[in-house]
Amino acid sequence: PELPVTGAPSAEHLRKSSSFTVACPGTRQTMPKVSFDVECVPSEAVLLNFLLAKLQRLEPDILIGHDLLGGIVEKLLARMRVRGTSKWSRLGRLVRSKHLTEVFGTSKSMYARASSVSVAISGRLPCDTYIQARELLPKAKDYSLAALAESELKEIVPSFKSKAISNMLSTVDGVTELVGASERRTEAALKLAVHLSIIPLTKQLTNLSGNVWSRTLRGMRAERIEYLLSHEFSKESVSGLVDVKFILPDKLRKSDKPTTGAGTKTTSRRKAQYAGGLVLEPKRGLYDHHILQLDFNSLYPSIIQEYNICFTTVLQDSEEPAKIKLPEASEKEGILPRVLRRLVEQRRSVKSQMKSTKNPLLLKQLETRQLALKLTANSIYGCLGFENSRYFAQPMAEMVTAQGRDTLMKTVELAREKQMDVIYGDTDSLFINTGLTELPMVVAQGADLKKEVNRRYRTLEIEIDGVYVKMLLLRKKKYAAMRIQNLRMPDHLVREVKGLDLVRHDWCDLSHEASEYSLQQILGSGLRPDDAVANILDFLTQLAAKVRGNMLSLKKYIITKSLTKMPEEYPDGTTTPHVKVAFRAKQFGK
DNA sequence: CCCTGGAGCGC
DNA sequence: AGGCGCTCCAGGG
Repeated sequence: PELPVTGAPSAEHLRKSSSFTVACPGTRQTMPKVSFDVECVPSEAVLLNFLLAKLQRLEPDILIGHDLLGGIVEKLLARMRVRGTSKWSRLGRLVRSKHLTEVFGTSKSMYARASSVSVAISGRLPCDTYIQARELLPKAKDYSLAALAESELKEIVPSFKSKAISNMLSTVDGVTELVGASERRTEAALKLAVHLSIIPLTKQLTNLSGNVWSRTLRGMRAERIEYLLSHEFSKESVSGLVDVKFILPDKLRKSDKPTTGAGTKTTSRRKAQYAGGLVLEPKRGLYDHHILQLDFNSLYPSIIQEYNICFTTVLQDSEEPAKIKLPEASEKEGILPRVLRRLVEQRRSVKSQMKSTKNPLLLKQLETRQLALKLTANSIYGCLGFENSRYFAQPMAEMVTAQGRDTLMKTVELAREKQMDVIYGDTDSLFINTGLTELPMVVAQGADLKKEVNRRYRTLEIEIDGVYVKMLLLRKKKYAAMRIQNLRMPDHLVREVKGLDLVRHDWCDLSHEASEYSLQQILGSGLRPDDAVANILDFLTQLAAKVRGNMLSLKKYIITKSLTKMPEEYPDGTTTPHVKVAFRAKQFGK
């Protein structure tokens, strides 16, 4: 169906032109009436041709689906290959006369397969809700359609394991149920695409970077930044502001890549190549006076602007090209800082427009635009440190993080000079135990530090991020606190938990229950710490008795670990428990 | 006892 | 097919 690029299509949009076709080999059985049209065709070969004919009739510009690129299209191509479907290229708009076998093999590399999928649907924009959800909802733990529908759309959609599907295909009722489920899943994918504003957002991202829309839809963050910067450098050389025709930075790194001789790491993360953010040693404990949290806004983009860090400005040591120095203050603004400044200014302008409009459609468009500006600005640093990026510049990435550490350190020093008790900080934030319980005084203290810090910088900017009335600080990156959500409503508290076992999905239910009870006692009960501890001890003692008495369901003990690659790809002799379990599961044919 | 992977967080 | 920092667990020697 036609889908407006902006605005929300209704479910009717889909339903109006929606119909399902089912292949029912053998006896031609009557499908019971459901909420949509169902046509029966005699074989899979006919079904595939029916789909292609339908696609050609509809001529869709956009294909939407969950795991469209990694799953759906690939599966279709695989079946068309088996059935020898000649008009396979009608999936897209590029007419191909070659036999599918020649274009789409089964035993190709991941890259080659992805490229076959691209070719097959060329001319239509692939909107894969799985790929986009991974990019736009980084905090989600489960990217299955059913999980995303539940968390984002508050809808329950069915999902089936492949074994269940093959069973259902043998009965009329089963097929009917599957068709109904397919309709709901299809609708959920469309709603998810609309909910995440995938089409308008990727359009904005593409307009900002000047790359190809279909590539933005496939993820490819580094490529977007490559285009953004290449356009910018090209403009500069044309207008003569930079005395070079083109810039292709030398890719330099301080140390050579660790030899990949032992086991090629296909998926798991490489060891860090350079130093990153500073994490302060926490002063551990339970705080019951107001804690003030201050944050630097967009730390790394701001640092690039503040110190004018660019390929065109940093000073390279002629002896050691990997060694660079910050440019002089008199140096004119480089290209990287200027791109960032422009993105930030545009975002500020969009945000101010939002304040003066009430038109919901326009508001939605502006919201999408400001998000695209933010995502683009925030991606630039990451690409400087990304080895396969065209603009990989490890010395510059290191310079950015070094300035970040310096900025946080100096801010902590200033706060301590002001007799403030800095109890923790991570990369761009610091937490101060004010020793106060009067919100206005706490905010005044924060405002004082903020003013002093911001006076020192042109672009860098610190802000009060929040006030907590109670905080349990356990380790680096592990804490829980009661936050005053809105400084105008100081009685409304919201619990915030970072890094604790409670927020980790790999721990078992039993552990979560114990954590939940303990945290509730400490932060949420209003009890004195001693009493809370007594209750916790009591709870844990009883729990231990239940565990020892084998009185709890085995389900409560289940822990979850995932593999980041195929079990065979782990080094020889790997005896890690979860890899062992994977091998055993394979043995049992799971 | 020290070290290294591996996973899953935080930023 | 952006980055690094920091637990915490297991296993090897």
